[in-house]
Amino acid sequence: MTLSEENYLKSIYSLQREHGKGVSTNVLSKYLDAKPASATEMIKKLDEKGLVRYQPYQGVLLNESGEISALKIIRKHRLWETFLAQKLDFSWDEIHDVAEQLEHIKSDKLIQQLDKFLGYPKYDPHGDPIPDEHGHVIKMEKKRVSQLQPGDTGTCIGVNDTSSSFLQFLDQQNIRLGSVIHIVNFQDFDKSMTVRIEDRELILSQIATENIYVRI
Amino acid sequence: MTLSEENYLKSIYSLQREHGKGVSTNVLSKYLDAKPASATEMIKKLDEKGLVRYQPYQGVLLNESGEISALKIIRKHRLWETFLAQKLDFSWDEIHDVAEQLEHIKSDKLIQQLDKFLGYPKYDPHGDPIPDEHGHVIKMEKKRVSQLQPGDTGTCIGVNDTSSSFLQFLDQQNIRLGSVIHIVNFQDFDKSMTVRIEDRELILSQIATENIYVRI
DNA sequence: AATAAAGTTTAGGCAAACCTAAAAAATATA
DNA sequence: TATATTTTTTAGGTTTGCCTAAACTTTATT
Repeated sequence: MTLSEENYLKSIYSLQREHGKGVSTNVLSKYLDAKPASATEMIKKLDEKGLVRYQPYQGVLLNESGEISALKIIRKHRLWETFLAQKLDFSWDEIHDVAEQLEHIKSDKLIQQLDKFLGYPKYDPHGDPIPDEHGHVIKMEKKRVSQLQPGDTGTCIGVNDTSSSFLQFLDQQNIRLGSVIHIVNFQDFDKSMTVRIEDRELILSQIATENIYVRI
Repeated sequence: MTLSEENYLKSIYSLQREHGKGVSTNVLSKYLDAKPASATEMIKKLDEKGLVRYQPYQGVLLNESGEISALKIIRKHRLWETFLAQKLDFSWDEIHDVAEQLEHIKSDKLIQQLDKFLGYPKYDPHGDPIPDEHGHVIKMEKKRVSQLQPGDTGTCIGVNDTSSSFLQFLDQQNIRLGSVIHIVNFQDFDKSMTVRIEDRELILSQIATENIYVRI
């Protein structure tokens, strides 16, 4: 499989997850920073190879083998991200571009050994689950804190806003990956929330609750 | 720089080292498993970019900037080889193909951090020196044990024959990377050598001494 | 329902990196 | 030295993945 084919499969997988429906050439091409005509071309090729199902004017959908291929690439991407963050001290924003390159290296042994070296991690530094070697992923509900109800509890797995001011704020409040966040109360007038984190209660603004992801 | 350009530069560097002279398109194309016409084409491109000096029918030579580029790629290759061997338990023969892919990943930070993570190694698992970030290499005399004289001492940095039977033999005799080998005696009739390794004397056949590399 | 707008596909090109076959130059041999 | 052989280059072709522009569908608007 070529580098380009891999990128298309991965993109189709993500967009399919996000929208639920068939992925249009327009959306796909924008996502990949290419022109719609290029997407059409590649989609046709992937269809001939039996990796996607494509009906002209109806968008694409991954089929079984396409999804497994996509998940294998995502596995590689997330293992490399974990490596960069844990072993090479890369910060969140530096990780992506490099992992994007590393995910295309072809060697089964490399990935097996990397997985072992990292201690068989289940989640990457963004909190996303790492598929196993067969392409199985832990089903995970990823929500924003703002989508929780009073009484709910979630584990912090990432953020949406990665500006340094927001990350600094989280640091000050002792909110980090793995923090258990319990929703105490919801204020209707400003949509802020009172939450409990490690026996400490604090109030998070709507902006804050919308930018913190939790696994429930 | 494209992947192909990088591979050509690296090959020209090696062949130039090996033969001392300008590298012919014939030799270069064979080394890269391509046709001479393809080599000519690429050489012309690299010449236009100012990385090599090329005169039709006279072969190619790297110039200053081409050599620095080549050494940067070799640096990446050797750091990755070290990583694969030291951290991921790859054996000598499995290393090369993967490092060949990893060396083309583009990220200065990645290489800096990898170097740090590995403890700034000076030699790769084959005993070859790792260039620094500016493309400077430690000049190193790499010799076969058979080229040494009685009284000489060398440090084992690699082997030529990588068959498992030879590697097993070395293992049994406790000869490994880093072993200090002192030449005690040379037998003229069969060209075998008596050597001392860690206070133990043993006799190595001509075949053996020709297949062990040392740094002196 | 007719038309306008938006999205998609087709057709024809381009650059990179490879190829084959033929022409040209360099080297070896009679 | 003349000819044969080998090496190198040139010319023209192929594939992959991208592009633009034009044609065609689908969807939205009046």
